[in-house]
Amino acid sequence: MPDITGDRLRGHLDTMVLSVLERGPAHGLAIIQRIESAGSGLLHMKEGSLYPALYRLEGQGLVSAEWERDSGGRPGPRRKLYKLTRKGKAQLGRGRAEWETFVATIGPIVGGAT
Amino acid sequence: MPDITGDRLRGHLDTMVLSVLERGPAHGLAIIQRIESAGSGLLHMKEGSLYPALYRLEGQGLVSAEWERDSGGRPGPRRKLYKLTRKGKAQLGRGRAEWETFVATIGPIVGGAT
DNA sequence: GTCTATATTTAGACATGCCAGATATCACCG
DNA sequence: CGGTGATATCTGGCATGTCTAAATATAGAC
Repeated sequence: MPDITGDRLRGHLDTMVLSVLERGPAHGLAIIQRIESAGSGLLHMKEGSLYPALYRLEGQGLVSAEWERDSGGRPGPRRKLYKLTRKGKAQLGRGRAEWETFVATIGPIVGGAT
Repeated sequence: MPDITGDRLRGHLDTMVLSVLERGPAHGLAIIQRIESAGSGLLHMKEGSLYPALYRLEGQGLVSAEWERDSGGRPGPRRKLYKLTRKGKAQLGRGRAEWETFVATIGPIVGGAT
């Protein structure tokens, strides 16, 4: 089973990030882990893809970012927690509708329906 | 209902072209028309997207191209007919499988399934 | 000839996911 | 204290493919 490569994620990645944040706030690498663990081993998102996407979303007011206060006994630097904003939730709804439209439109064409 | 923008077509357009060619040979603009008419008004493929895609597919041996002999009483220049090759048919099968994998993988994430 | 419709071609812009490395922080252990 | 390893974020530059927009060309209608 071939991996899902970058081109195919275009335009969907933002909605994916919003969607996994609906489960609760998370920092960058945790978002990657959520997505990858939901991807049956076919998805491999890299930091270089995620962080720019998060900055995009933050710039649009769809997520908010906040540094964690302490590191809680964990090795490594502080983490930046991202949360869905109200605006982000609304956009997530639109993103889901767009996904449904996308699948309903492209699917029959790819599938060979007239 | 928002249009399906270019980014979201990335990686799927080739399979879409192969799929509509399965119905029979067609020239460039006819391919666009087939796709747009199947797209419920949400898809707007431009020549600048299609022709490079066709050259790509031709270079990979997935389609073959041939100039029409005469213009059959129609205004305008001669048209280049594209056909699916045997290799293209095989690739179409793979592309369909990849589409199914893509939908089955991304769908649950966008949809909010854990 | 001129106009119009059809058709292909192409240069450049742009967005965004990827690669690869840099940087930083903290626990642990000696 | 200093080294090591794990975690985490950030960043510059690249690759790719779709879009914009215009150029070019051909043939029928009048």
